[in-house]
Amino acid sequence: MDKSALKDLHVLIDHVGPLRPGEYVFREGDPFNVIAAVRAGTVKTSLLSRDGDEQVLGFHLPGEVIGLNAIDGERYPCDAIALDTVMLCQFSFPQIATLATRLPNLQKHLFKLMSRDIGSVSLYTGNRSADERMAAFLISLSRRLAARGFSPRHFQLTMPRTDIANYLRQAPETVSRVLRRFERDGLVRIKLRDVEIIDMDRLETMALTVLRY
Amino acid sequence: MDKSALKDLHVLIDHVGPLRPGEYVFREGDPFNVIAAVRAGTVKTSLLSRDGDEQVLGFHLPGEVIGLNAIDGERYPCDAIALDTVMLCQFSFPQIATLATRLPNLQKHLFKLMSRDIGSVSLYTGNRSADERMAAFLISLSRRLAARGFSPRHFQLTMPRTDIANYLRQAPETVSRVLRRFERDGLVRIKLRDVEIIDMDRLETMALTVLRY
DNA sequence: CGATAGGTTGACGGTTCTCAAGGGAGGTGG
DNA sequence: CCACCTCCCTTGAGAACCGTCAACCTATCG
Repeated sequence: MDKSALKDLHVLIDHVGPLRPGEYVFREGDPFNVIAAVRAGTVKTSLLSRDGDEQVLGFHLPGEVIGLNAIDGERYPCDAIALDTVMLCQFSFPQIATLATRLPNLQKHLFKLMSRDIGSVSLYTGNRSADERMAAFLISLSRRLAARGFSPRHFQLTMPRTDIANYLRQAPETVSRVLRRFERDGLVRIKLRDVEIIDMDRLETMALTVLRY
Repeated sequence: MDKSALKDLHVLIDHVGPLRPGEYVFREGDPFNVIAAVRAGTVKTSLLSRDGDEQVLGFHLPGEVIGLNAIDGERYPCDAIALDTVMLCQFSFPQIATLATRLPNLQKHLFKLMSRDIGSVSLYTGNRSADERMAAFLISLSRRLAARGFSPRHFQLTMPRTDIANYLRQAPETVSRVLRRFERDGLVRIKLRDVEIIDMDRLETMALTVLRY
């Protein structure tokens, strides 16, 4: 990527935040303009049905991009909500797409980002047990945080149990019980939202059927 | 799109088929080269775990594109298998990506295709009942077939019950029972793989919690 | 210090899975 | 043309996992 190109990219970036817990990055139905990279904090994406019940689609950590599922319909198909204090970089998608025609590497990067999203969404679709899905959830968080330089063994859950439960297709009570059992079995230590992974190997083994590696 | 561009696109197309039931379009781990549009028949994408059990990711009907989830890893992350007699158009992805830098509309089209895939994968992730998921499955097939000019009320299931069950996170026995109950309730008429939708409205209402519209 | 949201725990019940057996449909070979 | 074989589908009985309901507990914060 040459210098003038990098400069072009720079002027497209819009730094946003800090957002407070509960603030919306975008709402379902909003006209699509920008994609956003999480710089700090956690963003939850979710759908709200007519009768008010929520479906959590994902949790997005620093380094991850949201909004790519809005390109097709030209409106955001879900809500994106800050779970804690969130910092973002926003990019005008029309502008970045135009720029991508001049920068094959940028185009390739965008294709890859979207391709990865297709795959990651299908991770939890399998018919696995509550234990396996929970193990996969914890291992996935651990790995993604590690990739950004955070500790893979000790981190905070930035979301309430109800959101975890919803994401994993479980009742909040089940989440609570599974976590407590993991603790009794010496896999983790958990105090409210503080997670410490004790036996990474065993947890990864449990997660394997969901994550595949 | 101008004429010379269309010509460029044309030379990239590789017509493949007919494939017989059970033949592979690609296998997990194969190096990624091409994306493929289904022209006729149904393609199943699925993952095979180490201990041999399958996870069905999707069924792909005429007009739908497969292989987009392979861009990121440069290998196909799943198997793609013909369920009946299948005809395909294959496109060299590197070539089409290069061409897309010259054709903004083509680039936009690719972005949209991938964006749509991200959304459609997350359709069945919700924690809905066996009945709702089955209704959504039938309505989804109906609509996608209608979009290609086939009858929305009368069509063939091209896959065995085990594949439907796997896709919907159910036991094959549950699929059978739910379909039989739908029939008793006057929603559909089903004889093995022949499906006739009797009460489209009621079926769509059931599917609404999954499909959202 | 009280209020509120979030988390835990127990008892119970239901949806769905598992196991087991039986019944076609379609293909192949005699 | 029929017999047999192999999938595939269906049906029933029982069990298990997990959801629901209810109550209680615990942080956190104004």
